[in-house]
This record gives sequence, C-alpha cells and structure tokens, in this order.
Amino acid sequence: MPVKKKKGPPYPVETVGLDVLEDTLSFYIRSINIALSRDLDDRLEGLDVARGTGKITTLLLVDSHPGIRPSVIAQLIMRDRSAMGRLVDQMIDHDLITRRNAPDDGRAQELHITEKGADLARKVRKIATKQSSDFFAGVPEKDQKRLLDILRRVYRRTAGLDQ
Amino acid sequence: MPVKKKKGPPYPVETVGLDVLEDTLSFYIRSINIALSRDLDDRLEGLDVARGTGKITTLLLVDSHPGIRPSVIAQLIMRDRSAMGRLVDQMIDHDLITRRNAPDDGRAQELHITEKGADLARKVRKIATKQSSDFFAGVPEKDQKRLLDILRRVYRRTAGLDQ
DNA sequence: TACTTTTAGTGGACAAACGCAACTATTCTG
DNA sequence: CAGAATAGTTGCGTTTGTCCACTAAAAGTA
Repeated sequence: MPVKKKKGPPYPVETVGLDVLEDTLSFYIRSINIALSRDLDDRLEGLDVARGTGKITTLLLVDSHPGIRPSVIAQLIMRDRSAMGRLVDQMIDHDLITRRNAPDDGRAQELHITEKGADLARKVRKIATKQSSDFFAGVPEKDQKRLLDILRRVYRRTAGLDQ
Repeated sequence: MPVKKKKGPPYPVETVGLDVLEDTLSFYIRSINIALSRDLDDRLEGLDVARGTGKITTLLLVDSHPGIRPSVIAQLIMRDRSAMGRLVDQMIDHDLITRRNAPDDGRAQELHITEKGADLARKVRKIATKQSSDFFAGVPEKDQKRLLDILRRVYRRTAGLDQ
C-alpha cells in the first residue's frame, strides 16, 4: 500500500532546476546583488548612507581622492550625470561631503570629505569588508582571490577602464 | 624646464583606485549587475520581455516546470509575492504564460507556458548563454566554471535553498 | 579671433519597480 | 473546531533612475 502522498507544490523550491540560468552569469549576479544590497542596508542601519546605491562608493572615493569630480565617480558607478548630481546633493545635505568649483576649470567641481564623512567612511570600510568575507564564508581563500580577480577584470572591461 | 602640464581632472577615471571596494564583493556585483542588465535589455530589444527583472527567470522556469507556482518563483528571484503577482499579470497580458487554479490546493495557482512563451523561451536561452560567454571573453574556461560554482554556492545559501 | 564641438553640471518630467501592510480565502495543526 | 500558517491580491507610498533640454565653460579648428 502506497505511502500517503503529501500535498505541497509540484516543484518544491529546493529542487527546482534553474534551466540554462544555472550556468549563466546574469542570474546569479542579479540575485546575489539583491541579497547583498539588502544585507548591506541592514548593516548600515541608521548610518546616513542607507540605500547604498552609489552612496558608499561615492563616500569612499571622495575620502580617498580629495577633489575628485562628480563626473568621474558617475562613470565608475555607471550612472548618468544628473543622477550623480542628485546623489551629491543628498550627501551634502547629510553633511558628508562638500562641493566647490574647480579652480582650474570653470565647468567642473571638486568634492571633499567632511569630518563626519570621514568618520562614516571608516565605519563603512569595516562594514563592507566584513560583509564580503561573511558572504564568502566557506569559500577557500584562494578561490575568493580568484573570484575577485575575475570580477575585477570583467568590471574594468565593461566600465571601459581598460585599453 | 618642465613639460607643459595638461589640464584634465585631478583623478582620471582609468587610474582611480577603488579603496577597499577594490577587494569587495558588493561593489563588483553591483556594477556588473548594472552593466549586465543594460546589455541584456539591448539584446532583448523588442522581445516582449525587456527590463529583464525577473521576467526571464519566470519565463524559463514556467517553460521547464509546467505548473510551477508563483510563490516558488518569487522565492527564487527574491521578490515578495505581490511583486511576483504583478509580474505574472504582465506576462499574461503579453500572452507568454497562463494562470489557473491549482486543482488540489484552493489557495495556489499553476503557471503554464503558451506557444508564444515557449518560442520566446527558446530565443532567450540562446541570448542568455551567449551573453554569459561574451562577458567571460578572455577568462579561461576553467575559471569560468570555478566562478559559477562559487556564485552558485553563495546564491543557494543566501536564497535559503541549502540545508 | 571667431566658429563649432565637446564636456560638466542642473533641473524637470516621467515612468517603472519594489516593499509594506492590510485583507480574503484556503489549508494545516492539534 | 479554533487558531496559525500559506497563497494570492490590492492599494499606497517611496525610491530610483532615464530622458531631454538648457547653461556655461573649455577645447579644437581654421
């Protein structure tokens, strides 16, 4: 006599094959991106820099490259200049960076970090590296390096930074 | 006598160091995700499935798992049920899938592919795999596999599919 | 010098997407 | 049967980002 069949969905989540996506960059990148963003938002709770869509990169770049220009950052984070402008506005409101006109180029601006921004940058650095290693838990050191190398190469190429 | 200094920005894009982000998963994932999404949108031009935010995964999953439930897909693409519902609505409008009530569970639904959906799925499979290999251009076969393995592991863990 | 083109930044309008919370209906647990 | 959990729907609000037009300045050209 057959065991009573349990109801449940025809394809339980754990066992669903992902079709070709199983071997595809885009799917994992997209999904992991979602997970990573949410996780990061949690970790940044209340830190003036939540919703880390570019704010974090901007903060760290301004901190480590005093006088860097908005348009340069825009290119690195792959946003257009208007989006970047708004991002800068926000961060100025939060007193994290300052904006001044470039002395040698009337079109351009220079961004500088504030006290508060620098403090935050220190915290964010810790958080970002911690998150990275948490997500890599269980992945051998050597593979981590290898993975980052590959991602770096792909990134530089697609951002148009190479050649 | 010094060479005439060229003007240009203080930190040209190509040379800007990314601070700790240089060694951080989140930055690359986020950026590559942007690049990948835009590129994919281009390749899907006019294909009824543009803005591939989950549509692609849904399409392929429904195609390869007839009767799969919305909530299962939602979990795989990390969205909440309401977002998933709207996604399904759209795809039904585009005549890519159909929705019917599950015979054995009054709460649930079953999704099925349409003719048109199946056609599209075939095309999308080609496009997705092509894109993946394009982005991997220059990365040795072996490293590609390795990378996908790691991403898969990270994904499965963060999606709560393992253990 | 006068022109044209390119680059940097701003502002507005618009749209798409997502999450949350509340609600219904069904099923499961005990 | 009562209460908890699950599937799906709907409305609401927010965020985010893209497109486009516009100004100002600099670079290229002749």
